[in-house]
Amino acid sequence: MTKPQKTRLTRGESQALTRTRLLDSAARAFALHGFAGASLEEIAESAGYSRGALYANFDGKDELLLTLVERSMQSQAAEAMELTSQPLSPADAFVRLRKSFATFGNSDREACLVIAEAQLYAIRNSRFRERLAALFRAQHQQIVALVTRFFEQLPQRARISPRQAAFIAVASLQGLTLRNLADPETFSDQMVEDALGWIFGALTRDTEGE
Amino acid sequence: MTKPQKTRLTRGESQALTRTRLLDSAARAFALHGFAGASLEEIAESAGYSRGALYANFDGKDELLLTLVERSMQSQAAEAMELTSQPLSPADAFVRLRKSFATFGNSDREACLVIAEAQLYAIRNSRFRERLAALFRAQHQQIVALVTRFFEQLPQRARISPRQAAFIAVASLQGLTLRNLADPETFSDQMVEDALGWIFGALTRDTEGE
DNA sequence: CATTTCAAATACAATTGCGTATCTCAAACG
DNA sequence: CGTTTGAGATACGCAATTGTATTTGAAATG
Repeated sequence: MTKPQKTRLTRGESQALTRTRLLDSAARAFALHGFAGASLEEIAESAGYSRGALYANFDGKDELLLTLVERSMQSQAAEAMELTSQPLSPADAFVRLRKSFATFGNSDREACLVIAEAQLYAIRNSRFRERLAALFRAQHQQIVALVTRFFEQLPQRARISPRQAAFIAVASLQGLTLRNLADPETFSDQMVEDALGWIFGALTRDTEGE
Repeated sequence: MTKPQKTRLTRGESQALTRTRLLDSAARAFALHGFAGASLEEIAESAGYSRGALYANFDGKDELLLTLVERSMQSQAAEAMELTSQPLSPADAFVRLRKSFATFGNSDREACLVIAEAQLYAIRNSRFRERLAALFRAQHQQIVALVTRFFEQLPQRARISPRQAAFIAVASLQGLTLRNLADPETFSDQMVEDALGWIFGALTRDTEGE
């Protein structure tokens, strides 16, 4: 064992810990009460701290939300990278890619809601919008790269650009997921999965092969 | 002239007027500050009334939002009905249908945002969710009917069910529009239009004709 | 024209959340 | 081991909303 028990925490470690705890708590609160509806008090207390800890670690609610979105995107990117890192067999890659996308929406309901909250907030706050847009662009680039690589595996050249394909896939997935969350009875998980499957199928089917 | 000038308003007329004024104001406020962020005070004052008028006409914020969504959907339905009422020539119908859908997202930015707010709120409030879901189901039925009629015009039978097609079209449109609003630089109006065009194309192209 | 009714205004009481300013105590440091 | 530092707690004042309770004035009514 290199580092068995850590009873004493260094300052940096301690602070990093409280940051993650606060972020986790914030994610839960934002998903539960919405961005505007969540109080800093509740976030801090639910994480086991006081509001002072929040102000010591983040400049305010906006900063908190933005950091949260960034963290989500990073973990999603890591997951995606894991897929593309392996030598992707043309047929298998498709299944994985689709599954990976499905994961985005379903697995992390919290992250999905947080991102939606951030989007709506960004629409009405130009300063926040700029900052969120930067994150979105980075994510978009990564997905475009992924799709590009995938398209190169196809027997015929795709008729749609990777940019458009990425846009359609990601945006549609979000729309489908939102409706599913808002009315699971009518828009069941199965319907979302089928819809996602159809979209991916249509995207890859749409080649120059006439 | 049957009714030239109405200086004196009957009670019912007057109340109906204030109701619509309050609803208009609420739509603006919700789009501008979000559902949670908008204050009843501002809504009422911006409409030229006091908070008392709000409480006299609606049971509360929830009621206000729900009524707003219902109104939006009704006007959208009316618009859609106008399309389908005319004897739709197979080719022309497609263009119109697509245009009608594009209108949903772009023309009424306010309505789009209000519905998104309602969805997010519904996700965290089970009582509200039930009520909103009822509205969504009604809307979905109408769109399914529209798509069904349209599919019957196609030369070959569509491989996808009208339900799925309607789900995909509406949900995707919402996702595309949200991203467009949140980052118009990266996801331009043109991209949304192209994406929507591609989706509609793929939906109608996906027939049993092999 | 007197009376009733009710939409809308006003007044009131209470809660909640935010940001800052100050304090505290343990970890870093010499 | 005494001193410094800064993460986090506590305290304070301020502002914004909400729901209700009460009042008012103009339509409706006879």
